[in-house]
Amino acid sequence: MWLRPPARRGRDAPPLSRERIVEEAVALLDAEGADRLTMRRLAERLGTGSTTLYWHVRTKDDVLDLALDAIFAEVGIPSGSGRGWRADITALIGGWRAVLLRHPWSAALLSRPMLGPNVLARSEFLYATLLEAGVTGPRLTAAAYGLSNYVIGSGLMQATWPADTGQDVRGAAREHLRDNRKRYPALAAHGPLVVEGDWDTGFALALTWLLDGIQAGITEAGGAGGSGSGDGTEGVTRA
Amino acid sequence: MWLRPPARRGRDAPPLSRERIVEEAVALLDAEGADRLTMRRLAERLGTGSTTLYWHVRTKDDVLDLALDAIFAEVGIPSGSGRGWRADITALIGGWRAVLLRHPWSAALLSRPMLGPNVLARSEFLYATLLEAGVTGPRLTAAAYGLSNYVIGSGLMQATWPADTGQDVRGAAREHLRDNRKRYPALAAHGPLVVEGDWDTGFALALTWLLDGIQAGITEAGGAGGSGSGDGTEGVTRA
DNA sequence: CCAGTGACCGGACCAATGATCCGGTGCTCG
DNA sequence: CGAGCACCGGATCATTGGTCCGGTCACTGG
Repeated sequence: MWLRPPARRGRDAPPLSRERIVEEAVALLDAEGADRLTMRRLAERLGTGSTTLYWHVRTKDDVLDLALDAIFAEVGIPSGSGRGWRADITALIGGWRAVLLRHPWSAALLSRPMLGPNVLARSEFLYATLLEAGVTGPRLTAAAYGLSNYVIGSGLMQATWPADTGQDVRGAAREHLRDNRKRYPALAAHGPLVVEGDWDTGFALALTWLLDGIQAGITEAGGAGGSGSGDGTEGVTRA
Repeated sequence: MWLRPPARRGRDAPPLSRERIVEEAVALLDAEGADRLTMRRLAERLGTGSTTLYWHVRTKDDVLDLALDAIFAEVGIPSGSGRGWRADITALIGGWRAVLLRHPWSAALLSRPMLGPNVLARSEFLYATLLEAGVTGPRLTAAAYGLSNYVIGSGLMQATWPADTGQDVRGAAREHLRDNRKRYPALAAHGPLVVEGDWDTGFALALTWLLDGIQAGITEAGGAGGSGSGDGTEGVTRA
């Protein structure tokens, strides 16, 4: 998708339609979930024929790629906040996660290459911030790798077990666990589905571990060190 | 899937068929990927009619759930290795990741509830090991949460960018990044697709950060502390 | 030995879906 | 004013997940 030329437009008249399609696709996905997204349904919502969509978009996968990238525009880039790299990264990762949770259907799409401009811009910020903080070499790769994989995994898992709507599947799973508590004692007693502790705290905690590891690598290597005002936890989504 | 009774069998004669279906499904998925898995194709490979499958399995999703859980049987559980909790967890997580990479199609299925016995057994081991190491309360949740989310994210991302087969998409992405290096300078210079550094090192490094954070929480709370013989890096998959 | 019972199989079929063909329609530029 | 082009959409196709319903076949009780 992102590797093809942008579907050259005749001469002027801004696309508009393509954007409307994506916008409506996101709305539809938000409202009904990933499996209910049909080209026909989408076209119907747009008040047009289904085949018309194919003039603006090559395949359905394109719509999905576009929709997936579109939601990441919501992630704020804390550019030059002056609050230190830890705070900046925490805010970015927190916003990233918030978007994933706000659009649970995105979890199912995370396995496709994310090369949209919005995703790329945020990755760029992540790399630039780490670079500026003095993270280099294999630790840079590890930091970016660890951070992004962690958010993605978090979003994926949490979207899989929605706290609000999915009371049925969640409750059933909990019961299933209780029924087999002989086989899974630790899980039944302290498992994530059972204790119901808010995942935001867990998310923030493990994130600080990651950041601590990154920071230790910096100071150890003789960099300017931990200029992080506070531990940067203030950017994490609390909802 | 996992919440329903196990499709009561008439009297005896072990299922066998259901297992053969799953086995063949995994083989098909390994060979051709997730989108090529069709009930008809699967039936054909099994030398049977497609409708016959529905006697053993309720829906296609069941096949996917079953297949997804089946591959996790490959993850070794380092039960009672005597090498300390860090080594055990590192081995478990490393094996988990290896399976994800060995079956790249699994990435696309990670968004569905994983309640199969194999997955549950390994989660149980993770929780039990952490518990035994003295991790409790919110740090337990955070540790298990962070660890599993991290592996899942890693597997997801790496399966998305296969190093071996996907030279086309990977190369194209790299080129695309180079073309826009003005917009994404840090990414183009140090991005994961560009530097080509082995991801295993990055994976292991960020994992030790996580483990360090967990361990610090233990000693800090007055537990028996770091009994980890070595840092446990020896269990990570190198391939 | 035999009828019957129930596990198991599969051809025909259905609805939904992604995608294409090809004939319109209306706006704009010369 | 007419030609060209961006844009639209009904009809249509192939494929897919899933069901109906009639078979087959081993085994069991008499």
